Amino acid sequence: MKLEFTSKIDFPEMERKVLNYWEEEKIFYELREKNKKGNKFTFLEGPPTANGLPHLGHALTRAIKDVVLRYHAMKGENVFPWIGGWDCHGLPVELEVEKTLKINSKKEIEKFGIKEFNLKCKENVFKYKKEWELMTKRIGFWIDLENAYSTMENKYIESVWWALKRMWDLGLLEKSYKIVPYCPRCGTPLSSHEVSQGYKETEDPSIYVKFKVDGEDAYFLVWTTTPWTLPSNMFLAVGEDIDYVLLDSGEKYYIAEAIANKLFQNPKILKRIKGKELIGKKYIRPIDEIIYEGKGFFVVGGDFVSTEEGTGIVHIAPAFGADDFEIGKRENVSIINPVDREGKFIEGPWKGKFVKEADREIITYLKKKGLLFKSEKIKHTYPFCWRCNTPLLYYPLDTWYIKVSTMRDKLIDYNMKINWMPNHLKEGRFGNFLTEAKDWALSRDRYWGTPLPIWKCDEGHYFVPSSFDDLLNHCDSKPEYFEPHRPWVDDLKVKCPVCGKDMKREPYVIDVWFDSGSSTFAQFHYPYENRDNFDEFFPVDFITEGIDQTRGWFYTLHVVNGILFNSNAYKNVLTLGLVLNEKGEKMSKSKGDVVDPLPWMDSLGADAIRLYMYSIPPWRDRRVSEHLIKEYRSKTIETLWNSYIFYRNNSYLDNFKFDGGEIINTLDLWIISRLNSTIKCIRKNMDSYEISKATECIESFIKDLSNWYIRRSRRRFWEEKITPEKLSGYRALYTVFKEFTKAIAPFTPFIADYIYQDLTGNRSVHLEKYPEYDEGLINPDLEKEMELLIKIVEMGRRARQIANIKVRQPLNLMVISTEDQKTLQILGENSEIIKEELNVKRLDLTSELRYLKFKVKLNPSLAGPILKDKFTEVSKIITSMDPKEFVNNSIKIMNFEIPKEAIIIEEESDPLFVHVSEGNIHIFLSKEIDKDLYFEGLAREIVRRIQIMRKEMDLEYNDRIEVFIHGDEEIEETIKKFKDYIQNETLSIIKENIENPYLKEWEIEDKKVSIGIKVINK
RNA sequence: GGGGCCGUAGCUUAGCUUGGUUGGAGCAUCCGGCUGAUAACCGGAAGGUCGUCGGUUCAAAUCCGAUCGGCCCCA
Repeated sequence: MKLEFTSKIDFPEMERKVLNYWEEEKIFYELREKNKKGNKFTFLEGPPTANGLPHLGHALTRAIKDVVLRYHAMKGENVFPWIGGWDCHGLPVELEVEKTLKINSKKEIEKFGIKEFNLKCKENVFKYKKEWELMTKRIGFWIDLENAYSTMENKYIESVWWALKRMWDLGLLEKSYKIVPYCPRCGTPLSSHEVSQGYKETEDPSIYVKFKVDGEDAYFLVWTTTPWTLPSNMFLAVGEDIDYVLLDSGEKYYIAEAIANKLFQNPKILKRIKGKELIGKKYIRPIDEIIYEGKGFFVVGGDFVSTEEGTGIVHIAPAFGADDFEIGKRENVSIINPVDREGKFIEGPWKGKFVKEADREIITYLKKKGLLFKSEKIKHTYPFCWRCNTPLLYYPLDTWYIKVSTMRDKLIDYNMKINWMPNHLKEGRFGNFLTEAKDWALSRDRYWGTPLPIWKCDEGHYFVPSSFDDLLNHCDSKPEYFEPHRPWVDDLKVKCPVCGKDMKREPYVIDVWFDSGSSTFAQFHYPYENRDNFDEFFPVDFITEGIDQTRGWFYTLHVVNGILFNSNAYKNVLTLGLVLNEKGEKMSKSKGDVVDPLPWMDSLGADAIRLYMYSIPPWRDRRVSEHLIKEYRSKTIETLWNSYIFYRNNSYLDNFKFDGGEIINTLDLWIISRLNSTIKCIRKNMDSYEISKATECIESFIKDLSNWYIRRSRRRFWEEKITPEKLSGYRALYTVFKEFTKAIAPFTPFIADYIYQDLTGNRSVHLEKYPEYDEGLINPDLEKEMELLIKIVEMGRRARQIANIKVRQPLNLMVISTEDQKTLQILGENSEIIKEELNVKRLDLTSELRYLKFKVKLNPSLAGPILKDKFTEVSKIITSMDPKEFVNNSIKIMNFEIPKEAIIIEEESDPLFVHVSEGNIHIFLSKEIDKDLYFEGLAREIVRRIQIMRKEMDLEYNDRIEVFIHGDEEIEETIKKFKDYIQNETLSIIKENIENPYLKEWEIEDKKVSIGIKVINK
């Protein structure tokens, strides 16, 4: 890799170079090889679907995965298996294909041909694979994509089938007729975790319908938000212990008492009655368009009835609700279902209409019949299909289930072993979901998915194969081509192992979430291959995905593996927050603000985006914008870069080679201490997956390095000769950059490698061991001392600012007073630094507040009433007393107890000094500028002007010059007095005149000064 | 209707577990400084009802309760 170093750096360009280098040199594979014998750190990639484009949220996920994996790899652990994965099956893919084929129903798919359709799906799965791979590579995520698992491979499917066979053997797979959430467009039921992806706020009708009581001049008042279910009404349900009333409001209505006052003003109550007394009452169907001859149309009891909403009398249509269905079963009736599987009426006046569209007509129908009491709109959340956005129906269907509810206790148990980040998910969202774990509706009436491996013969025998071989061995003849997808599996001629008759496969595919939940073992083709690998792999050390996966992948992994292996599937799970736009809103396709990460990486650099992402606790939603990232980059990566350039320029000039020699300087020892404590801090936090806290350690070290260490060290690096102090500094800086680049390599892998290779000439920082910290080099006292020193310097600068005297103007004296002896001692040891930083000649350290004067007086309004006529006398005494005696004390004088509130102590600093205090530390800076100081100040002004001119002339640091300085008498005198100083600082020889100089006129303190410069030819 | 998270300066946020000096940073703003890291750097100022109300306590950003707002999840 050709390395280039200028203070101006094009980060994306640098990163591209590094990427190419990694690729050409196969660094990633070298690292994997190198760690093969290390302890395993197992990681499972949550498989993305590559039929959509990756966005910034995906980039975040990958950045987080990468920093953790790289960290463990650098610690020498064998990150395993370190392969990617692709989620290939499912409705999303089918939908895409339907779109491209411009078809929109199952009928059309079957007309097109299942085989052709599935071939199209297979093609479509990897539509954006290239984009995904590119993004993955560009963000610097090291993962083996060549050997990624994919859920549609034969081997993968065989493992999934194995899992289903296990569940079959355990008696956990069962088929039953149930009311299921159902998408009429996709023509398939959905599982609870799919349904939970699709709740949306929506507006629905909210109507109150009158049900005429049979043989009584009264109505039951009933509320519903699904008018289309009314033609299927069979019962009304009441709560047995709920109080109801019959009221008169022109017409007579039965209604729950609790509701009566809400719906009616001053209702005229005719009688009160318990729910159970209503049970059995018959009523007349409000809508009798659907022919039904059987039993029904009377009031039943239901414990689910509440008076929270509605009327306390619930409309029951057993075809379209889980509670309703149970009542139908209890009353042993056959169901009225006039709706087909596309969600359309097949009989009655609304024949051919989609149910939701029939709502309005049904309301009109009721109105005409005089049965509509009230019609409103209501805003509430309702489930929609998570992929095609069609409102779901609750629909009676035969479906295959996994009896998860029977495993609940075990699953809750295994959850206790998982380290959730953030922790509240464990008992909170995830834990709650487990305690009410529903049976898993597994079967889908679709095409592109893992086929359900259950065959059935006419005798009612079932066959679930234990492997592909097992299946093929039960076939009449072996097919020429075998693939475990539809339609190939359906074409097999399977014979019943019990009776020998022809078998037919149950015509379903399974929920895709079962695929991804199986990835722990299916990625290895377990148990057919790699049994050892799996045993070592499981349970997974670490997984991380978006928080939306709590009920998705995290859940299905937990359930599938919990059932199969009686264990938690993962030990540590890190959930990630959403990526929000600059306004703090969720980015969305509809808003059109979904960010393609590639252009950002090409303008800001991947390192910057990564580190920014790491700086916020992973599970928090994060606002992201180019502006925010740029801002963050300048404080971190750019500062680090500038620091390195500084070291590099200077050490090259001096031809410094690291020799491992001694580090002597306090400042150097300090930065080495900070280096070690920073490494300690990063390690500690990374070991507990506290990425943002580790990032904070990095930030603060960069700040210390640049803003204190390098600034403080500049002067000694400019010494012309190689002094021991300078050498010590180079050694320190070399060590810092060498170790720190290693420490940040998992975070910002590009710049870390770039600097590291330049510094050491080694192959790659990523092949190095993660730095250890040396407790012996960490000096907490020293770090505290330096903090104090920085504080003092800042106070000094504040004092100068107040006095309006620039730092370039030397001053004679600064006094620091504090009662803390330790502080004084530390400051004494570092007085040179303080003096230099603040440009003062002398530093006085004292425990006396010598330069602070106090004025003590009485507060007349408080002291007056106590002292009365003795006021003047006492006042005189007080003023002459030592102010120290008043601090926080009341005082007794002449038998008067004077409360401290009545004493005013005013600070009055010496007019010759500026006083600044913080806590118990006071500093006093002398404002006096005598002639000598004044001339010295002028000298420094002159030096600065010459330096600027050198810079303008583009001189090398060590070029020597001749210079003349012309000005008034004071300038002449300054030059006389400070000739050596000026000459040394600017590498010049002062002359009276020079021919053809680079000339400039300056104004210094209202004086005109002309300066001319010429390089001395070498 | 239920559960969870979040609310600290214009913005990004630390502190909350375990109550205790004057609630820390960074960016932006204004002012100043520095000038051999220079399209860089340093300092200062201003900016906070710690969402609101109540409680516990000598003491609350921190603990408790309620409430408002935002987000997520469930029904």
